[in-house]
Amino acid sequence: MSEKKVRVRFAPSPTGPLHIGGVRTALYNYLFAKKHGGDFILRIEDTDQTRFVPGAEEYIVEALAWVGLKFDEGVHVGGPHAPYRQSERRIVYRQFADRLIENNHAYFAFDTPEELENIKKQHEANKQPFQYGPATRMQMKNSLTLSKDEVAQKIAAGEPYVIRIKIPENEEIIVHDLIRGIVKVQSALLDDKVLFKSDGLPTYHLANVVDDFLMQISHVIRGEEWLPSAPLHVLLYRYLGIENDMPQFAHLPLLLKPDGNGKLSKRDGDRLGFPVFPLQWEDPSSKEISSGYRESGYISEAVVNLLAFLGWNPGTEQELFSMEELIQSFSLERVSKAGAKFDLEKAKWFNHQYLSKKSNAELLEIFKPMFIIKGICSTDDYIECVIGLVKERMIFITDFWEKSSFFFIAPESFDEKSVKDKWKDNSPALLTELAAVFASMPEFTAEKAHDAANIFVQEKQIGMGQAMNALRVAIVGAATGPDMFTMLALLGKEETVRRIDFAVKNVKK
RNA sequence: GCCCCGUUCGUCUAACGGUUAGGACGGCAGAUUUUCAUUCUGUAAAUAGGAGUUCGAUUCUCCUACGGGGUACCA
Repeated sequence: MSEKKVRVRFAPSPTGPLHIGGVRTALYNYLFAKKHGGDFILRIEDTDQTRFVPGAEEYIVEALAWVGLKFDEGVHVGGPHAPYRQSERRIVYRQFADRLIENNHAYFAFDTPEELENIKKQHEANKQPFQYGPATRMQMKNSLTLSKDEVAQKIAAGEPYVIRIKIPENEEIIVHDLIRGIVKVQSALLDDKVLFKSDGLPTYHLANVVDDFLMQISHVIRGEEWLPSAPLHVLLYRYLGIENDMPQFAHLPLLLKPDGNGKLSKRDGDRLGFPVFPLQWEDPSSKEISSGYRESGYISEAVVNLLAFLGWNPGTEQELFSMEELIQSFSLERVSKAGAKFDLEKAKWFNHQYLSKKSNAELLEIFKPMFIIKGICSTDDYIECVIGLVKERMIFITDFWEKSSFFFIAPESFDEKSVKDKWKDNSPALLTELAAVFASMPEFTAEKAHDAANIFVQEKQIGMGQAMNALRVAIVGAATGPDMFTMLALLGKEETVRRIDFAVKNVKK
Protein backbone atom coordinates (compact mmCIF):
# COMPACT_ATOMS: atom_id res chain seq x y z
CA MET A 1 0.00 0.00 0.00
CA SER A 2 1.28 3.41 -0.87
CA GLU A 3 1.84 5.75 2.03
CA LYS A 4 -0.48 8.47 0.90
CA LYS A 5 -1.67 11.19 3.18
CA VAL A 6 -4.57 10.28 5.42
CA ARG A 7 -7.70 12.04 4.23
CA VAL A 8 -11.11 11.02 5.52
CA ARG A 9 -14.54 12.40 4.98
CA PHE A 10 -17.80 12.52 6.81
CA ALA A 11 -20.53 12.49 4.21
CA PRO A 12 -24.04 12.87 5.57
CA SER A 13 -27.10 13.60 3.51
CA PRO A 14 -29.15 16.62 4.52
CA THR A 15 -32.39 14.74 5.01
CA GLY A 16 -32.94 15.73 8.62
CA PRO A 17 -31.08 16.18 11.87
CA LEU A 18 -27.86 14.28 12.28
CA HIS A 19 -28.38 11.08 14.21
CA ILE A 20 -26.14 10.46 17.22
CA GLY A 21 -24.77 7.40 15.43
CA GLY A 22 -23.73 9.74 12.66
CA VAL A 23 -21.97 11.90 15.20
CA ARG A 24 -20.01 8.86 16.31
CA THR A 25 -19.06 8.05 12.73
CA ALA A 26 -17.87 11.62 12.32
CA LEU A 27 -15.96 11.38 15.60
CA TYR A 28 -14.16 8.20 14.60
CA ASN A 29 -13.24 9.74 11.26
CA TYR A 30 -11.94 12.81 13.03
CA LEU A 31 -9.95 10.84 15.61
CA PHE A 32 -8.43 8.69 12.91
CA ALA A 33 -7.49 11.68 10.77
CA LYS A 34 -5.96 13.65 13.60
CA LYS A 35 -4.14 10.63 14.96
CA HIS A 36 -2.39 10.32 11.63
CA GLY A 37 -1.92 14.00 10.97
CA GLY A 38 -4.47 13.85 8.17
CA ASP A 39 -7.39 15.87 6.87
CA PHE A 40 -11.01 15.69 7.87
CA ILE A 41 -13.55 16.69 5.26
CA LEU A 42 -17.26 17.43 5.35
CA ARG A 43 -19.05 16.52 2.16
CA ILE A 44 -22.78 16.89 1.75
CA GLU A 45 -24.40 14.05 -0.16
CA ASP A 46 -27.54 15.66 -1.47
CA THR A 47 -28.05 13.72 -4.67
CA ASP A 48 -31.62 12.92 -3.73
CA GLN A 49 -33.38 16.20 -4.16
CA THR A 50 -36.71 14.73 -3.16
CA ARG A 51 -35.48 14.14 0.36
CA PHE A 52 -33.91 17.52 0.91
CA VAL A 53 -34.86 19.07 4.23
CA PRO A 54 -34.27 22.77 4.79
CA GLY A 55 -32.00 23.52 7.69
CA ALA A 56 -30.52 20.05 7.86
CA GLU A 57 -27.13 21.04 6.52
CA GLU A 58 -26.85 23.95 8.94
CA TYR A 59 -27.87 21.60 11.72
CA ILE A 60 -25.13 19.14 10.78
CA VAL A 61 -22.48 21.85 10.79
CA GLU A 62 -23.64 23.25 14.09
CA ALA A 63 -23.90 19.86 15.75
CA LEU A 64 -20.41 18.80 14.75
CA ALA A 65 -19.05 22.13 15.92
CA TRP A 66 -20.77 21.63 19.25
CA VAL A 67 -19.02 18.32 19.88
CA GLY A 68 -15.73 19.93 18.93
CA LEU A 69 -14.97 18.41 15.54
CA LYS A 70 -13.12 20.77 13.25
CA PHE A 71 -13.03 20.26 9.53
CA ASP A 72 -10.04 20.96 7.33
CA GLU A 73 -12.23 21.12 4.25
CA GLY A 74 -15.94 21.11 3.65
CA VAL A 75 -19.10 22.87 2.56
CA HIS A 76 -18.80 25.49 5.26
CA VAL A 77 -15.04 26.07 5.14
CA GLY A 78 -14.22 25.48 1.49
CA GLY A 79 -11.03 23.83 0.33
CA PRO A 80 -9.04 22.79 -2.72
CA HIS A 81 -11.66 20.29 -3.85
CA ALA A 82 -14.67 22.58 -3.68
CA PRO A 83 -17.54 22.40 -4.15
CA TYR A 84 -18.25 19.94 -1.35
CA ARG A 85 -21.94 19.66 -2.05
CA GLN A 86 -22.68 16.90 -4.52
CA SER A 87 -25.59 18.71 -6.09
CA GLU A 88 -23.08 21.34 -7.19
CA ARG A 89 -20.79 18.77 -8.71
CA ARG A 90 -23.26 17.17 -11.10
CA ILE A 91 -21.23 17.69 -14.30
CA VAL A 92 -18.38 15.72 -12.79
CA TYR A 93 -20.28 12.51 -12.36
CA ARG A 94 -21.60 12.23 -15.88
CA GLN A 95 -18.09 11.96 -17.30
CA PHE A 96 -17.40 8.97 -15.11
CA ALA A 97 -20.68 7.35 -16.03
CA ASP A 98 -19.85 7.83 -19.70
CA ARG A 99 -16.48 6.26 -19.14
CA LEU A 100 -18.18 3.16 -17.80
CA ILE A 101 -20.48 2.98 -20.78
CA GLU A 102 -17.58 3.32 -23.18
CA ASN A 103 -15.82 0.47 -21.42
CA ASN A 104 -18.94 -1.63 -21.62
CA HIS A 105 -19.26 -1.74 -17.82
CA ALA A 106 -22.49 0.19 -17.75
CA TYR A 107 -25.48 0.66 -19.98
CA PHE A 108 -28.54 2.79 -20.57
CA ALA A 109 -31.83 1.44 -19.32
CA PHE A 110 -35.21 2.75 -20.42
CA ASP A 111 -37.53 0.67 -18.30
CA THR A 112 -40.12 2.89 -16.69
CA PRO A 113 -40.85 2.68 -12.98
CA GLU A 114 -44.21 1.12 -13.84
CA GLU A 115 -42.62 -1.55 -15.99
CA LEU A 116 -40.17 -2.41 -13.26
CA GLU A 117 -42.96 -2.55 -10.75
CA ASN A 118 -44.90 -4.99 -12.93
CA ILE A 119 -41.94 -7.27 -13.46
CA LYS A 120 -41.30 -7.36 -9.76
CA LYS A 121 -44.87 -8.29 -9.07
CA GLN A 122 -44.78 -11.07 -11.63
CA HIS A 123 -41.66 -12.54 -10.10
CA GLU A 124 -43.03 -12.27 -6.60
CA ALA A 125 -46.16 -14.09 -7.66
CA ASN A 126 -43.87 -16.98 -8.59
CA LYS A 127 -41.93 -16.57 -5.38
CA GLN A 128 -38.93 -15.52 -7.45
CA PRO A 129 -37.54 -12.25 -6.25
CA PHE A 130 -36.66 -10.01 -9.15
CA GLN A 131 -33.20 -8.64 -9.58
CA TYR A 132 -32.14 -6.40 -12.42
CA GLY A 133 -28.88 -8.16 -13.13
CA PRO A 134 -26.95 -10.68 -15.18
CA ALA A 135 -29.84 -13.13 -15.20
CA THR A 136 -32.55 -10.71 -16.26
CA ARG A 137 -31.08 -7.73 -18.02
CA MET A 138 -31.37 -9.25 -21.47
CA GLN A 139 -35.14 -9.34 -21.08
CA MET A 140 -35.31 -5.65 -20.24
CA LYS A 141 -35.43 -2.46 -22.23
CA ASN A 142 -31.86 -1.24 -22.34
CA SER A 143 -28.91 -0.51 -24.57
CA LEU A 144 -27.86 -4.14 -24.40
CA THR A 145 -31.09 -5.38 -25.92
CA LEU A 146 -31.96 -2.44 -28.14
CA SER A 147 -30.12 -1.58 -31.32
CA LYS A 148 -27.70 1.32 -31.39
CA ASP A 149 -30.12 3.31 -33.51
CA GLU A 150 -33.01 2.72 -31.20
CA VAL A 151 -30.96 3.82 -28.23
CA ALA A 152 -29.75 6.93 -29.99
CA GLN A 153 -33.27 7.71 -31.07
CA LYS A 154 -34.71 7.35 -27.59
CA ILE A 155 -32.06 9.56 -26.09
CA ALA A 156 -32.48 12.14 -28.82
CA ALA A 157 -36.21 12.08 -28.23
CA GLY A 158 -35.60 12.94 -24.61
CA GLU A 159 -36.93 9.70 -23.25
CA PRO A 160 -35.94 9.30 -19.61
CA TYR A 161 -33.28 6.74 -18.89
CA VAL A 162 -30.92 5.62 -16.18
CA ILE A 163 -27.41 4.26 -16.35
CA ARG A 164 -26.87 0.92 -14.70
CA ILE A 165 -23.67 -0.90 -13.85
CA LYS A 166 -23.15 -4.17 -15.69
CA ILE A 167 -22.36 -6.60 -12.93
CA PRO A 168 -20.10 -9.47 -14.06
CA GLU A 169 -21.76 -12.86 -14.15
CA ASN A 170 -19.47 -14.99 -12.13
CA GLU A 171 -16.77 -13.33 -10.17
CA GLU A 172 -15.69 -13.32 -6.58
CA ILE A 173 -15.35 -9.81 -5.29
CA ILE A 174 -13.15 -9.23 -2.29
CA VAL A 175 -13.46 -6.32 0.10
CA HIS A 176 -10.66 -5.72 2.55
CA ASP A 177 -12.17 -4.20 5.64
CA LEU A 178 -9.93 -2.78 8.35
CA ILE A 179 -12.34 -3.88 11.04
CA ARG A 180 -13.79 -7.08 9.64
CA GLY A 181 -10.99 -8.51 7.57
CA ILE A 182 -11.72 -10.06 4.20
CA VAL A 183 -15.31 -10.11 2.98
CA LYS A 184 -16.04 -12.14 -0.13
CA VAL A 185 -19.14 -11.85 -2.27
CA GLN A 186 -20.23 -13.60 -5.45
CA SER A 187 -20.99 -11.08 -8.15
CA ALA A 188 -24.00 -13.10 -9.31
CA LEU A 189 -25.73 -12.02 -6.12
CA LEU A 190 -25.30 -8.36 -6.90
CA ASP A 191 -27.70 -6.45 -9.09
CA ASP A 192 -27.23 -3.89 -11.81
CA LYS A 193 -27.55 -0.90 -9.53
CA VAL A 194 -28.58 2.41 -10.96
CA LEU A 195 -25.58 4.71 -11.05
CA PHE A 196 -27.10 7.66 -12.75
CA LYS A 197 -30.70 8.66 -12.28
CA SER A 198 -33.10 10.00 -14.86
CA ASP A 199 -33.04 13.35 -13.09
CA GLY A 200 -29.44 13.85 -14.15
CA LEU A 201 -27.91 13.19 -10.77
CA PRO A 202 -25.84 10.20 -9.73
CA THR A 203 -26.90 7.81 -7.01
CA TYR A 204 -24.87 7.51 -3.86
CA HIS A 205 -22.83 4.63 -5.24
CA LEU A 206 -21.37 6.50 -8.17
CA ALA A 207 -21.12 9.85 -6.43
CA ASN A 208 -19.25 8.60 -3.40
CA VAL A 209 -16.74 6.63 -5.45
CA VAL A 210 -16.10 9.52 -7.80
CA ASP A 211 -15.80 12.08 -5.04
CA ASP A 212 -13.65 9.92 -2.83
CA PHE A 213 -11.33 9.46 -5.77
CA LEU A 214 -11.31 13.11 -6.76
CA MET A 215 -10.87 14.28 -3.20
CA GLN A 216 -8.10 11.75 -2.67
CA ILE A 217 -9.78 10.09 0.26
CA SER A 218 -7.49 7.49 1.80
CA HIS A 219 -9.89 5.78 4.19
CA VAL A 220 -13.63 5.36 4.06
CA ILE A 221 -14.91 4.95 7.60
CA ARG A 222 -18.66 4.56 7.60
CA GLY A 223 -21.54 2.63 9.17
CA GLU A 224 -22.03 -1.09 8.76
CA GLU A 225 -25.14 -0.51 6.69
CA TRP A 226 -22.77 0.17 3.79
CA LEU A 227 -20.98 -3.14 3.98
CA PRO A 228 -23.33 -4.93 1.57
CA SER A 229 -22.72 -2.33 -1.12
CA ALA A 230 -18.97 -2.19 -0.62
CA PRO A 231 -18.38 -4.89 -3.28
CA LEU A 232 -20.24 -2.72 -5.76
CA HIS A 233 -17.96 0.17 -4.90
CA VAL A 234 -14.89 -2.01 -5.34
CA LEU A 235 -16.18 -2.94 -8.78
CA LEU A 236 -16.68 0.71 -9.65
CA TYR A 237 -13.11 1.58 -8.73
CA ARG A 238 -11.96 -1.28 -10.92
CA TYR A 239 -14.12 -0.41 -13.92
CA LEU A 240 -13.24 3.23 -13.67
CA GLY A 241 -9.59 2.24 -13.83
CA ILE A 242 -8.81 3.85 -10.50
CA GLU A 243 -8.41 0.75 -8.40
CA ASN A 244 -4.93 1.79 -7.38
CA ASP A 245 -6.42 4.87 -5.75
CA MET A 246 -9.16 2.99 -3.98
CA PRO A 247 -9.42 4.03 -0.33
CA GLN A 248 -9.27 1.49 2.44
CA PHE A 249 -12.59 0.59 4.01
CA ALA A 250 -13.65 0.35 7.62
CA HIS A 251 -17.26 -0.46 8.45
CA LEU A 252 -18.30 0.58 11.93
CA PRO A 253 -20.71 -1.41 14.10
CA LEU A 254 -24.16 0.11 14.46
CA LEU A 255 -25.62 1.88 17.47
CA LEU A 256 -28.54 -0.18 18.73
CA LYS A 257 -31.55 0.78 20.77
CA PRO A 258 -31.14 0.02 24.51
CA ASP A 259 -34.24 -2.11 24.83
CA GLY A 260 -35.18 -4.86 22.43
CA ASN A 261 -33.33 -4.83 19.18
CA GLY A 262 -32.69 -2.86 16.08
CA LYS A 263 -30.93 0.24 14.99
CA LEU A 264 -31.36 3.25 17.21
CA SER A 265 -33.96 5.36 15.50
CA LYS A 266 -35.55 8.73 15.75
CA ARG A 267 -38.50 7.59 17.83
CA ASP A 268 -36.50 5.66 20.40
CA GLY A 269 -34.85 8.53 22.15
CA ASP A 270 -37.72 10.45 23.56
CA ARG A 271 -39.51 7.21 24.30
CA LEU A 272 -36.63 5.93 26.42
CA GLY A 273 -35.64 9.18 28.05
CA PHE A 274 -32.54 10.19 26.18
CA PRO A 275 -31.93 12.16 23.01
CA VAL A 276 -30.96 10.58 19.70
CA PHE A 277 -29.86 13.89 18.29
CA PRO A 278 -26.96 16.09 19.35
CA LEU A 279 -29.03 19.27 19.16
CA GLN A 280 -32.72 19.87 19.51
CA TRP A 281 -34.50 19.72 16.19
CA GLU A 282 -37.81 21.04 15.03
CA ASP A 283 -39.13 19.34 11.95
CA PRO A 284 -39.84 22.10 9.45
CA SER A 285 -42.99 20.54 8.09
CA SER A 286 -44.53 18.70 11.04
CA LYS A 287 -43.17 21.12 13.67
CA GLU A 288 -42.45 18.09 15.79
CA ILE A 289 -39.62 18.66 18.25
CA SER A 290 -36.96 16.09 19.01
CA SER A 291 -34.76 16.63 22.01
CA GLY A 292 -31.02 17.12 21.78
CA TYR A 293 -28.11 16.33 24.04
CA ARG A 294 -27.13 19.95 24.28
CA GLU A 295 -30.56 21.13 25.39
CA SER A 296 -30.97 18.19 27.73
CA GLY A 297 -28.02 19.36 29.77
CA TYR A 298 -25.26 17.14 28.48
CA ILE A 299 -21.71 18.46 28.33
CA SER A 300 -20.24 18.04 24.87
CA GLU A 301 -16.99 16.54 26.20
CA ALA A 302 -19.03 13.90 28.00
CA VAL A 303 -20.97 13.10 24.84
CA VAL A 304 -17.72 12.72 22.93
CA ASN A 305 -16.29 10.46 25.62
CA LEU A 306 -19.31 8.22 25.86
CA LEU A 307 -19.72 8.04 22.10
CA ALA A 308 -16.07 7.12 21.67
CA PHE A 309 -16.60 4.20 24.04
CA LEU A 310 -19.61 2.87 22.16
CA GLY A 311 -17.74 0.55 19.85
CA TRP A 312 -14.17 1.35 20.77
CA ASN A 313 -11.98 1.03 23.81
CA PRO A 314 -8.38 1.90 24.52
CA GLY A 315 -7.45 -1.50 25.96
CA THR A 316 -6.51 0.13 29.24
CA GLU A 317 -8.64 0.80 32.29
CA GLN A 318 -8.85 4.52 31.70
CA GLU A 319 -12.44 5.64 31.19
CA LEU A 320 -12.24 9.41 31.03
CA PHE A 321 -10.67 10.80 27.89
CA SER A 322 -10.31 14.31 26.59
CA MET A 323 -10.48 14.79 22.83
CA GLU A 324 -6.71 15.09 22.76
CA GLU A 325 -6.30 11.83 24.64
CA LEU A 326 -8.77 10.12 22.33
CA ILE A 327 -6.78 11.23 19.33
CA GLN A 328 -3.63 9.80 20.88
CA SER A 329 -5.22 6.48 21.77
CA PHE A 330 -7.57 5.86 18.88
CA SER A 331 -7.05 3.06 16.42
CA LEU A 332 -9.39 1.23 14.07
CA GLU A 333 -7.91 -2.07 15.24
CA ARG A 334 -9.59 -1.56 18.59
CA VAL A 335 -13.02 -0.85 17.15
CA SER A 336 -15.34 -3.72 17.97
CA LYS A 337 -17.39 -5.61 15.42
CA ALA A 338 -20.70 -6.03 17.20
CA GLY A 339 -23.36 -3.37 17.53
CA ALA A 340 -23.49 -1.41 20.78
CA LYS A 341 -26.54 -0.49 22.78
CA PHE A 342 -26.80 2.98 24.18
CA ASP A 343 -26.67 2.93 27.99
CA LEU A 344 -28.41 5.86 29.63
CA GLU A 345 -27.02 5.16 33.10
CA LYS A 346 -23.47 5.20 31.86
CA ALA A 347 -24.18 8.36 29.92
CA LYS A 348 -25.36 9.99 33.14
CA TRP A 349 -22.23 8.87 34.91
CA PHE A 350 -20.02 10.36 32.22
CA ASN A 351 -21.87 13.64 32.36
CA HIS A 352 -21.63 13.73 36.12
CA GLN A 353 -17.90 13.18 35.91
CA TYR A 354 -17.41 16.03 33.48
CA LEU A 355 -19.71 18.32 35.37
CA SER A 356 -17.82 17.76 38.61
CA LYS A 357 -14.52 18.41 36.87
CA LYS A 358 -15.59 21.74 35.40
CA SER A 359 -14.38 24.78 37.29
CA ASN A 360 -16.88 26.98 39.06
CA ALA A 361 -15.98 29.84 36.78
CA GLU A 362 -16.66 27.78 33.66
CA LEU A 363 -20.02 26.68 34.98
CA LEU A 364 -20.87 30.23 35.97
CA GLU A 365 -20.75 31.23 32.31
CA ILE A 366 -23.11 28.40 31.46
CA PHE A 367 -25.65 29.18 34.18
CA LYS A 368 -25.60 32.96 34.03
CA PRO A 369 -28.17 33.37 31.26
CA MET A 370 -30.66 31.49 33.36
CA PHE A 371 -30.52 34.14 36.05
CA ILE A 372 -31.49 36.78 33.57
CA ILE A 373 -34.34 34.66 32.28
CA LYS A 374 -35.58 34.05 35.78
CA GLY A 375 -35.07 37.65 36.73
CA ILE A 376 -32.87 36.89 39.69
CA CYS A 377 -30.17 39.26 40.82
CA SER A 378 -27.06 37.86 42.39
CA THR A 379 -23.33 38.37 42.30
CA ASP A 380 -20.89 36.22 40.39
CA ASP A 381 -19.02 35.44 43.60
CA TYR A 382 -22.14 34.22 45.30
CA ILE A 383 -23.22 32.12 42.33
CA GLU A 384 -19.77 30.58 42.07
CA CYS A 385 -19.93 29.58 45.72
CA VAL A 386 -23.28 27.96 45.12
CA ILE A 387 -21.94 26.14 42.06
CA GLY A 388 -19.09 24.78 44.15
CA LEU A 389 -21.58 23.37 46.59
CA VAL A 390 -24.01 21.78 44.13
CA LYS A 391 -22.06 20.80 41.03
CA GLU A 392 -21.14 17.34 42.19
CA ARG A 393 -24.75 16.69 43.10
CA MET A 394 -25.89 17.32 39.54
CA ILE A 395 -26.07 14.96 36.61
CA PHE A 396 -27.15 17.38 33.91
CA ILE A 397 -26.49 21.07 33.47
CA THR A 398 -30.24 21.48 33.58
CA ASP A 399 -30.29 20.18 37.16
CA PHE A 400 -28.71 23.34 38.47
CA TRP A 401 -31.82 25.31 39.35
CA GLU A 402 -33.53 22.41 41.02
CA LYS A 403 -30.47 21.80 43.19
CA SER A 404 -29.76 25.41 44.03
CA SER A 405 -32.89 27.53 43.86
CA PHE A 406 -33.13 27.83 47.64
CA PHE A 407 -29.86 29.73 47.65
CA PHE A 408 -31.60 32.48 45.75
CA ILE A 409 -35.22 32.23 46.80
CA ALA A 410 -36.34 31.45 50.35
CA PRO A 411 -38.68 28.47 50.58
CA GLU A 412 -42.33 29.40 50.71
CA SER A 413 -43.62 25.90 51.13
CA PHE A 414 -42.12 22.80 52.67
CA ASP A 415 -41.75 19.35 51.26
CA GLU A 416 -44.42 17.19 52.80
CA LYS A 417 -42.37 14.06 53.30
CA SER A 418 -39.43 15.97 54.76
CA VAL A 419 -41.70 17.68 57.26
CA LYS A 420 -43.28 14.39 58.19
CA ASP A 421 -39.91 12.74 58.78
CA LYS A 422 -37.84 15.56 60.22
CA TRP A 423 -40.12 18.16 61.77
CA LYS A 424 -40.82 17.19 65.35
CA ASP A 425 -43.23 18.65 67.86
CA ASN A 426 -40.44 20.47 69.65
CA SER A 427 -38.85 21.74 66.45
CA PRO A 428 -40.47 25.20 66.52
CA ALA A 429 -39.32 25.85 70.07
CA LEU A 430 -35.86 24.50 69.43
CA LEU A 431 -35.37 26.49 66.26
CA THR A 432 -36.64 29.67 67.83
CA GLU A 433 -33.97 29.39 70.49
CA LEU A 434 -31.33 28.46 67.95
CA ALA A 435 -32.26 31.46 65.83
CA ALA A 436 -31.70 33.65 68.84
CA VAL A 437 -28.27 32.10 69.33
CA PHE A 438 -27.38 32.79 65.70
CA ALA A 439 -28.74 36.32 65.88
CA SER A 440 -26.48 37.14 68.78
CA MET A 441 -23.31 36.02 67.00
CA PRO A 442 -20.98 38.86 66.06
CA GLU A 443 -19.32 36.81 63.33
CA PHE A 444 -21.36 34.31 61.36
CA THR A 445 -19.01 31.89 59.58
CA ALA A 446 -19.62 28.24 58.84
CA GLU A 447 -17.18 27.27 61.55
CA LYS A 448 -18.56 29.62 64.16
CA ALA A 449 -22.11 28.57 63.40
CA HIS A 450 -21.07 24.97 63.75
CA ASP A 451 -19.48 25.64 67.14
CA ALA A 452 -22.53 27.51 68.29
CA ALA A 453 -24.81 24.70 67.22
CA ASN A 454 -22.61 22.20 69.02
CA ILE A 455 -22.82 24.09 72.28
CA PHE A 456 -26.52 24.54 71.77
CA VAL A 457 -27.29 20.84 71.36
CA GLN A 458 -25.07 19.95 74.29
CA GLU A 459 -26.92 22.34 76.56
CA LYS A 460 -30.22 20.98 75.36
CA GLN A 461 -28.93 17.44 75.66
CA ILE A 462 -30.19 16.47 72.24
CA GLY A 463 -28.48 14.95 69.23
CA MET A 464 -27.10 17.16 66.52
CA GLY A 465 -29.34 15.44 64.01
CA GLN A 466 -32.47 16.37 65.82
CA ALA A 467 -31.75 20.06 65.54
CA MET A 468 -30.10 20.00 62.16
CA ASN A 469 -32.79 18.09 60.35
CA ALA A 470 -35.45 20.54 61.33
CA LEU A 471 -33.15 23.45 60.59
CA ARG A 472 -32.53 22.03 57.12
CA VAL A 473 -36.23 21.87 56.43
CA ALA A 474 -36.52 25.49 57.51
CA ILE A 475 -33.61 26.71 55.41
CA VAL A 476 -34.00 24.57 52.28
CA GLY A 477 -37.65 23.64 52.43
CA ALA A 478 -36.77 19.94 52.23
CA ALA A 479 -34.46 17.35 53.73
CA THR A 480 -31.83 17.76 51.09
CA GLY A 481 -28.86 19.88 50.10
CA PRO A 482 -25.18 20.48 50.89
CA ASP A 483 -23.45 20.95 54.21
CA MET A 484 -25.69 22.84 56.63
CA PHE A 485 -23.26 25.37 58.07
CA THR A 486 -21.66 26.20 54.77
CA MET A 487 -25.13 27.04 53.51
CA LEU A 488 -25.93 29.14 56.55
CA ALA A 489 -22.75 31.15 56.22
CA LEU A 490 -23.40 31.70 52.54
CA LEU A 491 -26.96 32.82 53.13
CA GLY A 492 -25.84 35.06 55.96
CA LYS A 493 -27.08 35.58 59.48
CA GLU A 494 -30.10 37.72 58.69
CA GLU A 495 -31.42 35.42 56.00
CA THR A 496 -30.86 32.38 58.22
CA VAL A 497 -32.83 33.91 61.07
CA ARG A 498 -35.53 35.11 58.72
CA ARG A 499 -36.02 31.65 57.24
CA ILE A 500 -36.19 30.05 60.66
CA ASP A 501 -38.85 32.52 61.72
CA PHE A 502 -40.82 31.88 58.61
CA ALA A 503 -40.65 28.13 59.03
CA VAL A 504 -41.60 28.21 62.68
CA LYS A 505 -44.72 30.16 61.77
CA ASN A 506 -45.62 28.31 58.59
CA VAL A 507 -44.63 24.65 58.74
CA LYS A 508 -47.78 22.61 59.23
CA LYS A 509 -47.51 18.98 60.14
C1' G B 1 -36.74 -15.52 0.57
C1' C B 2 -31.62 -14.42 -0.66
C1' C B 3 -26.83 -12.09 0.67
C1' C B 4 -23.52 -9.88 4.27
C1' C B 5 -21.98 -8.97 9.34
C1' G B 6 -22.10 -10.22 14.33
C1' U B 7 -22.72 -13.16 19.44
C1' U B 8 -17.94 -12.66 26.78
C1' C B 9 -21.63 -10.39 33.36
C1' G B 10 -28.25 -6.62 32.67
C1' U B 11 -25.11 -2.77 29.57
C1' C B 12 -20.16 -1.01 27.35
C1' U B 13 -16.06 -4.01 27.02
C1' A B 14 -10.65 -6.61 28.29
C1' A B 15 -8.29 -11.20 27.63
C1' C B 16 -5.38 -11.55 19.97
C1' G B 17 -4.33 -20.95 22.35
C1' G B 18 -2.54 -21.69 28.76
C1' U B 19 -5.79 -15.90 33.53
C1' U B 20 -9.04 -17.65 40.00
C1' A B 21 -12.23 -14.88 32.51
C1' G B 22 -10.27 -8.40 34.24
C1' G B 23 -12.43 -3.30 34.33
C1' A B 24 -16.43 0.36 34.02
C1' C B 25 -21.82 1.66 34.46
C1' G B 26 -25.96 -0.17 36.85
C1' G B 27 -27.57 -3.67 41.10
C1' C B 28 -26.94 -5.27 46.12
C1' A B 29 -24.45 -4.68 51.09
C1' G B 30 -21.63 -1.79 54.22
C1' A B 31 -18.69 2.80 55.69
C1' U B 32 -18.64 8.21 55.85
C1' U B 33 -22.22 12.31 56.50
C1' U B 34 -26.67 16.47 60.70
C1' U B 35 -30.31 15.44 55.40
C1' C B 36 -30.07 14.12 50.30
C1' A B 37 -26.44 13.31 46.98
C1' U B 38 -21.25 12.65 46.29
C1' U B 39 -17.22 9.64 47.82
C1' C B 40 -15.03 5.01 49.61
C1' U B 41 -15.04 -0.39 50.49
C1' G B 42 -16.99 -5.03 49.57
C1' U B 43 -20.20 -8.30 46.69
C1' A B 44 -23.23 -11.04 43.08
C1' A B 45 -23.17 -11.37 37.85
C1' A B 46 -20.79 -13.66 31.44
C1' U B 47 -17.74 -16.83 27.19
C1' A B 48 -25.43 -18.70 22.89
C1' G B 49 -25.60 -24.32 21.75
C1' G B 50 -23.20 -28.46 19.33
C1' A B 51 -19.29 -30.73 16.67
C1' G B 52 -14.26 -30.63 15.40
C1' U B 53 -8.52 -28.95 15.37
C1' U B 54 -5.17 -29.01 19.67
C1' C B 55 -1.67 -31.54 25.22
C1' G B 56 -4.95 -27.30 26.05
C1' A B 57 -9.93 -23.42 23.44
C1' U B 58 -13.46 -17.13 25.07
C1' U B 59 -9.66 -17.18 21.31
C1' C B 60 -9.03 -21.34 15.14
C1' U B 61 -12.79 -24.26 11.67
C1' C B 62 -17.76 -26.02 10.62
C1' C B 63 -23.01 -26.45 11.79
C1' U B 64 -27.30 -24.67 14.44
C1' A B 65 -29.77 -20.87 17.04
C1' C B 66 -30.37 -15.92 17.89
C1' G B 67 -29.53 -10.71 16.69
C1' G B 68 -28.44 -6.92 13.23
C1' G B 69 -27.74 -4.88 8.34
C1' G B 70 -28.72 -5.00 3.08
C1' U B 71 -31.81 -6.32 -0.92
C1' A B 72 -34.94 1.66 -4.25
C1' C B 73 -34.01 6.09 -10.24
C1' C B 74 -32.65 6.72 -0.58
C1' A B 75 -28.33 7.80 1.55
